[in-house]
Order: sequence, then C-alpha cells, then structure tokens
Amino acid sequence: MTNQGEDILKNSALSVTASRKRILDIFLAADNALAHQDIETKCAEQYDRVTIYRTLQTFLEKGIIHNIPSTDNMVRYALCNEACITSGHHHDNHVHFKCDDCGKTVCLDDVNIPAVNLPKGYTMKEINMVVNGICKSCK
Amino acid sequence: MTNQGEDILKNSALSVTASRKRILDIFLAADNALAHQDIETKCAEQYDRVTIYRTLQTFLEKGIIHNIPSTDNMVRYALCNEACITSGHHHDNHVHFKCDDCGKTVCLDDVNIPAVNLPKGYTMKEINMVVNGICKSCK
DNA sequence: TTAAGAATGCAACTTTGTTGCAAAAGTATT
DNA sequence: AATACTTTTGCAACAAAGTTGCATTCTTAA
Ligand SMILES: [Mn+2]
Ligand SMILES: [Mn+2]
Ligand SMILES: [Zn+2]
Ligand SMILES: [Zn+2]
Repeated sequence: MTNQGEDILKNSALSVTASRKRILDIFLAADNALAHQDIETKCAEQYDRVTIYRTLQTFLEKGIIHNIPSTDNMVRYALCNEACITSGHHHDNHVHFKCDDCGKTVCLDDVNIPAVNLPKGYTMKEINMVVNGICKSCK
Repeated sequence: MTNQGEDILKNSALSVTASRKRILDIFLAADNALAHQDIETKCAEQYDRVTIYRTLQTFLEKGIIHNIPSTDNMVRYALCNEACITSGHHHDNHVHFKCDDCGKTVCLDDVNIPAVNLPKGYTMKEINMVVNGICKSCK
C-alpha cells in the first residue's frame, strides 16, 4: 500500500513532509485548477499560509505542478503529467479553459496548443493558451 | 490642434478629465503593455492610486484597453485598436509576447491567434495566447 | 541514535486591491 | 456665463495578498 503523493515527492528528490503530502493530495483529488486561496481554504487550520506559498513554489520548480495565467490576479495551479515530473521541466502544451459561469479552470489535456509563427527576431520558450467561455457542466 | 486622448474619451462617451487624459497619454507613448504599477510609478504624485484602478477599469469596459493574462500576478494593459474603441467591445485576437530578459510584454498585432478545437460541450467566448521567450531587442 | 540540513511556523512587514463618502470637476441647460 | 445636475476624484480606513528573517521542528542519511 503505497501513497501516490509520497511517490511524487520521492521521485522529485523532495523530503516527504506532512504539508507537502496534504497539498499534493488536494491536487490529486481536485478536478480543476486551484488558486493559492483554494488551497488555503482547504488546509489553513493545519498549515501556515507561508508554507503553502513555499510549497507551491517548490512544486512549480520541480515540475510537479504548472501555473495557468489569468487576468483576475488569481494564478491557478494544476498537476503536471508524468513527463514533467520525471524530466523535471515542463511539457504542458495543452489548452486551459476557464468557465465564465462556474469560474472553474481546467486543463484540456487532449487539446494541444496549435503552432504559431512569431515575427523575425522572437524566440519562443513557452506558450500559454487560455480560453474563456462556458464549460460542459454549465452549458 | 486636437488631442488624441481627448478624442478617444469623447468617442467612448466618457467625460474628459485630467487623469484620464494623462493615463491615456502614458499608454499612447508606451511601446509595451503596462501594469497598474507601471502607471502608478509614472503619475502617482499627480493622481491617487484609487483613481488609477478605477480608470483602468473604465477603459477596459469601454474597449479602450485590453488586459493580458500573466502568471506573475501583474496583469498588463495595452491600448486596443480602433475596432474595439468604436464598437465598444473587444476584438483583440492577437498574440502577446513576454520577454524573459527585459520583462516587457508586447502586442504582436500582426500575429493572429490560431483556431483551436474544443471538446464537445465547451463554448468559446474569448481566447488568449501568451508566448514567453526572448524578444527581438534582447536576442 | 545522532548530527546536519531542510522545512515549517510565527511575527512583522510591504504591497496590492476595495469601499464609502465628501469635495471637486465636468457637462448640459438656460 | 451662471446654474443645476451628474460624474469623477481624493482621502481614509480597511482587507487581502505576498515577502522575509529567524528560531524551532522535522527529515534524512550516516
Ligand atoms: Mn494544465
Ligand atoms: Mn494586445
Ligand atoms: Zn462551468
Ligand atoms: Zn526583451
């Protein structure tokens, strides 16, 4: 009987602590991307706000989670797939969707970001695509 | 001798005030997208922080500026083209580029966001694409 | 078991964003 | 040009978000 969160931490060469396991479990149980605030709501009585900030930062750097840009000053985070975790850097080239109705942001893992041609002189490192609209639960 | 900012305000049925003209001038003079903070730096001694927040909000609603999502909790704003201003809603379907070196975010007005197919049940309202990398000034 | 290193909690602080309200400025009308 | 009406602004007070240093606690590996 092995714990999925614990495995992820070990594979990323991170020490296994209660707060990290808890935060990973929250992500593993979530069906949508989470803002710092969401996580705080779920475990503020257990763990300090600062710890949550630092944990998210660590997870980002290790390729355990990726962040999703937004115009509402609420960066959201979602678990990466195996490829990011094992390679230690990000391969998240899928589209994200934010529902204007329920407010949830989800990874559309099967929808790849289409290629785009930049003007001469620009070099692409990362690309993000976020679509707003109505999700399938809200339509 | 007519003032460009003043024209924009009148066309948007906004009253012409000193702070609005000043903030529009800042945008008109800028070659990159601006965060609230950038604007505050340029005119905090003249105008109150709250006024800047409210002005940006008003400009957004009127289709004078559009906002650009980010993962750094610094939403940036840029002037819209004529189409948004005259129609009163947004038609900004161009790609944005944020340089990892100089930190500047720019509108790539000539680069259209490519079409993307969403899974069944999702309806698209808006779409945003932000590319990170090295800009032509920094390469 | 222990020693070294890493992570956490706490406090204090800075920055960012919001709200209500009175004063000031802008607009339309006479 | 003066007026009345409406909108915008500045200020104050506040709430929320994010950062930093440091002492304590926890993890890990020897
Ligand atoms: Mn994702
Ligand atoms: Mn733009
Ligand atoms: Zn929804
Ligand atoms: Zn650059």
